[in-house]
Amino acid sequence: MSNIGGIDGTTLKQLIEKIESLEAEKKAIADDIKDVMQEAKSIGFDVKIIREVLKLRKLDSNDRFELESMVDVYKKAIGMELDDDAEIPSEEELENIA
Amino acid sequence: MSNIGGIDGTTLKQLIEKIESLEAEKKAIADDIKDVMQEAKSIGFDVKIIREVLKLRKLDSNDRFELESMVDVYKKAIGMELDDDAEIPSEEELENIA
Amino acid sequence: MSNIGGIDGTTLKQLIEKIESLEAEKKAIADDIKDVMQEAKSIGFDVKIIREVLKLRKLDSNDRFELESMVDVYKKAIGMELDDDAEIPSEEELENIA
Amino acid sequence: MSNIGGIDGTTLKQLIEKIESLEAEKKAIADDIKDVMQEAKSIGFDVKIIREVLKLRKLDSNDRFELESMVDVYKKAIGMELDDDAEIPSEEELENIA
DNA sequence: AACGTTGAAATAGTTC
DNA sequence: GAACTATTTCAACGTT
Repeated sequence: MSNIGGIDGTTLKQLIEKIESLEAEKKAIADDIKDVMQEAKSIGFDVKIIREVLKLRKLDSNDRFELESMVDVYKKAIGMELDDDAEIPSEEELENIA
Repeated sequence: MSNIGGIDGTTLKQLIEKIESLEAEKKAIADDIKDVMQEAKSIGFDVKIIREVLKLRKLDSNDRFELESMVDVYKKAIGMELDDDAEIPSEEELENIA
Repeated sequence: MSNIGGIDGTTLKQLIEKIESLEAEKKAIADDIKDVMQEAKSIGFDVKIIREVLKLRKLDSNDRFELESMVDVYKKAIGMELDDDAEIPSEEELENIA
Repeated sequence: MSNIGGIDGTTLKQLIEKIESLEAEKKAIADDIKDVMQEAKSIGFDVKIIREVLKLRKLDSNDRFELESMVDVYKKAIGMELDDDAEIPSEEELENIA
């Protein structure tokens, strides 16, 4: 029986091989994604922009909006413009704190 | 002279110690940041919101706006609402591609 | 037909949704891997060690060997002692693992 | 006075800008580290190996020892051969490194 | 206080 | 070979 150094080697090996199998699947899907990106590129789309859009869609879907109202409160408090009209704020008030 | 296995050990050691020294400085600053966060918290601010605000400010400052117009074009093309009024779009058109 | 700003929105949307679908699959598998890790942990295995073993298995022995021997060369060059003095220790403290 | 929505905006802004300033310092140091790595590389050192050596130096010998021995135990348990058969090889192929 | 969750940092891989 | 992206790893934080 495969018990070496107090370790159940049979079980350990099964777990490891299971993980490796899953990682192989994961890699296959990652490759598929690459293929789709490549296809998009070959058609003439800009993959960098696509990635950006994907990122934005993910941000939207994440229940990230729970925070939003408090974030807005803080932004207002420090004088950050909201959303669209946002521009780099003047760094005029850079006194030290500590 | 410190040349072992074809390696100039003296130079290597200097480089390594230089890096370790820089990493120590970096860590010190990271600790300072933690302190400021802690101070903010003790005053009553919500550090999670602060982190979020910092993230937004970083997004704004990164010359990320070069992409923005193209991103908007793509978003429009796929029917994503822009900015504020953005809501989760209907997934009605989920035909397969490949 | 969905052509806005010179972009074929229909095709673009299909590509994006295809990618999102693949990413969802990928995430599902990543979660499965987490589950297996969790299971291993609950049985008493050390997930950190398992990760290390997985890493070793990924490297073919040649690469692994090269890496390790070069590390030793560098360590010697800067005067770090080799692990030799750390021979395989008594396995006395391996009772309650599995 | 800058009190909006019950938030002391002045203080908040000071805190945030202090953090941003510290993060800028941190980034500068990270860049310095990159420079040193680059320098090492240009001289002929292998940065991957250097990183490995840095990692080893960070671990006190006890921790390092424990980790490695446990890895060996797991490898034995699943029937992976130990590195022993990979003894320190001839240093014949270390000419043109530095 | 340990656990899981989360976000940041390091590292590895890929592309240009 | 340099820059960027993605993955993985590590540490902090809140939670139970």
